[in-house]
Amino acid sequence: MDAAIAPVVLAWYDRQHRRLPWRSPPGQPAPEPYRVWLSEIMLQQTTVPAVMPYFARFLARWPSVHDLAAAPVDEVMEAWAGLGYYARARNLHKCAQAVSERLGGIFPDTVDGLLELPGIGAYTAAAIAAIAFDRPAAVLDGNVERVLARLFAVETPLPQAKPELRRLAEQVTPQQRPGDFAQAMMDLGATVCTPRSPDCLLCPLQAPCIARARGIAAGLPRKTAKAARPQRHATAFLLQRPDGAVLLRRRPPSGLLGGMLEVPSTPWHDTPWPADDIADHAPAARIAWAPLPGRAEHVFTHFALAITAVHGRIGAAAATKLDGLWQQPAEAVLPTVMKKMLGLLPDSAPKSKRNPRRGQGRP
DNA sequence: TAAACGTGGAC
DNA sequence: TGTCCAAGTTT
Repeated sequence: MDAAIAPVVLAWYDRQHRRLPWRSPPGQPAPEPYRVWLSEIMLQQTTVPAVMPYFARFLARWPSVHDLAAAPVDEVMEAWAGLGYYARARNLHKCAQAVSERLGGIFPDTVDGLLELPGIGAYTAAAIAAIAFDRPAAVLDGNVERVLARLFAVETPLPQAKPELRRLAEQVTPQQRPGDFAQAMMDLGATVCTPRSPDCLLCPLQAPCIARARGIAAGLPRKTAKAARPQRHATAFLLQRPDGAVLLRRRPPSGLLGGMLEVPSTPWHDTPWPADDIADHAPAARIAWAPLPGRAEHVFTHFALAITAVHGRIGAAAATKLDGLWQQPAEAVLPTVMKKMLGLLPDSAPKSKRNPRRGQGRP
C-alpha cells in the first residue's frame, strides 16, 4: 500500500500546489540551487508569509551566491533583522562564502555534501537535494512528520517518534519526482493536514489514513510536554544625544541575538530590578536617569522578558567618548525585542499593537 | 540528549 | 491572555 502513496500525493500536488516565489511549478525545471537554499534557510521554523518579503529583498540585493559571499556580514545581519534565529544569518553568510570560494559557486548536489555546510542540517540537506537536484532524499520536516504520524497512526510522541517517522518517510519517498513529492507533502501538511483541525474531507490520503479511520487524526502527532517559560526582567537605558540619536551596541557574535545591535540594558534577571540598582549597569556615568512610563513584554522561545526603561540625556561631546554607535530611533535596524525597548521613548507614538489602557476606563 | 535559539499569527 | 506552532540547527 505504501507504494500507492506517492502517486496520489503527486497527483494532488499537480492540482493544488502553492505558488511560491522560490519554487518552480510541477513539471518545470528545478529552481536555481541558490534560491532553494536561501528559501530553505529562511523557512526554518518560520512561516511562509514572514519569509516572503525577506526572500524578495535578499534576492534583489544579492542575486547570486557570489554576491552574498562578498557582502559584509553586518549588512547580512541587518537585512535579516526581524526574521529571528539570527545564527541562521551568520551561517547563511558563512555558507555562501564556502560555496563561493571553496566550491566555485556550485552547491553540492548530494545530501552528504550539503550536510558539510554551515546552517544545513538533515532536513535542509534533503530538501535541497530533492528540490534543486532531483535526488530521492527523504525530506522530514514538521509538516511531513504530522502527515506521516496520521497516515500511519504513529502514537509515540515527538521527538521520540522521529526515527520511526524517518523510516516511514524513506519508505514513501519515490524515485520519480522526489522534489515535487517533498513539496507536496509539505503543502499537504500546511494546507490540509493542519495541526488543529485537519480538513480530512479534502485530503487525497483520506482512504489510506489510519488515524482518520480511528478518529484520532487531530490528536497526532503527540508531543511530550515542554518546560514552562521563565520570566525575566530588564531595564533599558535610552540615552539620547541632543540630536535625538540613541546609543546602541553590537552584541557578541554568538548566543542570543548574536551579532545584532542592542539597546544597552541591565542584565536580564529573574527578578525585577530595584530602582537603586539600575544605574550600576548604565552605559555611561554621571547621567541623571529618569524612569519612563510604560513597559513592554517580549516572548522568546525559552523565556519571557519584561522590559522597563530609563531615559538619559548626554551632550554631543561626551557622547563621542562612549563605546557603541548612535542612531536615530526611527532609523535603527534592530531585532524586535530591541525595537520594543525603543518604543518606550517618550515621543515614539507608534505603539502598533493594541495598547489601550492607561488613564481612561472603558467607554 | 537536551537546551538554546526569535518572531508573529491563529485560536 | 495564554498556548501552540512554522520548511530546524547547533552545541
